Amino acid sequence: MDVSSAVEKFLKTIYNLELRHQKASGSNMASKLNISPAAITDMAIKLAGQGLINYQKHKSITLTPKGKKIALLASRKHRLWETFLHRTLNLNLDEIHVEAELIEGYTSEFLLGKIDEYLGFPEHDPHGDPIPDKKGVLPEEQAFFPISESSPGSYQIERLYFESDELNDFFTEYEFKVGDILELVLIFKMDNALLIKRNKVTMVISENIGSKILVSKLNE
Amino acid sequence: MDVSSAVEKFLKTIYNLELRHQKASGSNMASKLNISPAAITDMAIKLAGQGLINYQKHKSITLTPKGKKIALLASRKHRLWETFLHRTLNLNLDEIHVEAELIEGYTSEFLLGKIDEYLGFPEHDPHGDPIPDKKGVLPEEQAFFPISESSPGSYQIERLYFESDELNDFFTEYEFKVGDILELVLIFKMDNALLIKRNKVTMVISENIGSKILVSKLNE
DNA sequence: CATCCATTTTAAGTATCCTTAATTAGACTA
DNA sequence: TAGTCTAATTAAGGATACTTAAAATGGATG
Repeated sequence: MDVSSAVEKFLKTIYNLELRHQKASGSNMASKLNISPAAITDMAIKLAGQGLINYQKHKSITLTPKGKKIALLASRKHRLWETFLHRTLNLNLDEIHVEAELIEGYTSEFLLGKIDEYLGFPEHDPHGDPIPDKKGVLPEEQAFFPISESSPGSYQIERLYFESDELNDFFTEYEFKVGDILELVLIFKMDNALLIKRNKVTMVISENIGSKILVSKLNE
Repeated sequence: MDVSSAVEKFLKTIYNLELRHQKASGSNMASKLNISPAAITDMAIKLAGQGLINYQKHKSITLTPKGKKIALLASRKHRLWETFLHRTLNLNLDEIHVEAELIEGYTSEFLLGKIDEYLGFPEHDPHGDPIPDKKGVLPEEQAFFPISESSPGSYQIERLYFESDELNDFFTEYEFKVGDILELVLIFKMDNALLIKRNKVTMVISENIGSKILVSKLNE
């Protein structure tokens, strides 16, 4: 199945929303893709006709297995490009996203394979997101959880969700990276804000930001 | 001036034809770009209206200064991508061309700058073609000449024109590279074929192939 | 349960870049 | 110089991916 870069982007967006347990509604899609809601309806009708999505009027969109495979392969492109740009050009985590988004739709299978090989067939990109293999299969995953749902103790950052410009700025400015060690000192009952220690620096982050930082428990 | 990737490709094609002293006629353009002659006429009228090319019915196209600048910046993208893919992924000279062609139109100025910096601001790509700077200015060039127009003696390869699949295959198969030392032993009067020695291997190449190998004279 | 409002859809239309088929222009030849 | 042939142009149209504006829907609320 060979699809345009617009279709790849559309399916990838549904997939990413599903992953975060958000509905792929028209307005959601429109704002993520930065196009009008009417364009979403158009595309939805077209892709439903091709068996790539399940779509009923006024309902949110879900992927069919066929559509999901394309979405996974599009994610693969995206994440391999991100990893490649990070390793070679040393771009930071929000820069790699923007640039990968521009190029990924025009990448040949051949080039992608070379990039994969160069990188040593990585299983995760620099955000910690898993990279599907060339058949669209995701690597085995441990269960990670948001630091905002944890109790005091030591954790390692496993994934960072760069979901908005504000989060980009925050994670970039304070240099949050996958692999960093966090100590959750306490949770404020008032607003569920988190007092954390990282590199000997103590800071308070909101519950909302905490929900975008997935961690694993460190044995002590 | 911000133009689409199709327009960049169009202008770059005219530029490349001009460089090789070939006319940018409709049929020439159509075969280089692999689109119909009617599409060439369409695009020509449009771009003439934007002051990017000089165009009169039934005459061949030339670039205006404005169009030439865009063509040079498009060449810059192409050649920086080629150089980057060659250095990082070790793709060979015909592979880098194909892949760069696909991606180049979707590259941001930011990313291009990072690639340029990573490569150390190179002045030539792996084919030996000059890379314009970010203002579209070409580096100072020595005068190179085709080996087919030289007399017996020692030369260094300065540029290789990968102009057709056959030439791709030839240069790739026999591993011709910019920087190689060639000794031109003799020229057959019969058909102007060239007897050359390279890495202690002697071979005969046609005048046509010789015209695609630019060299500089080595002092002995 | 009727009303309201946000969301979604429909309808119509635009831009870009391409196609095929038919026509015309210009260059070359006899 | 008329005729011929090739290259280029015109005309019509199609695919894709969007837009705006108006209409419809359906879920939430009083």
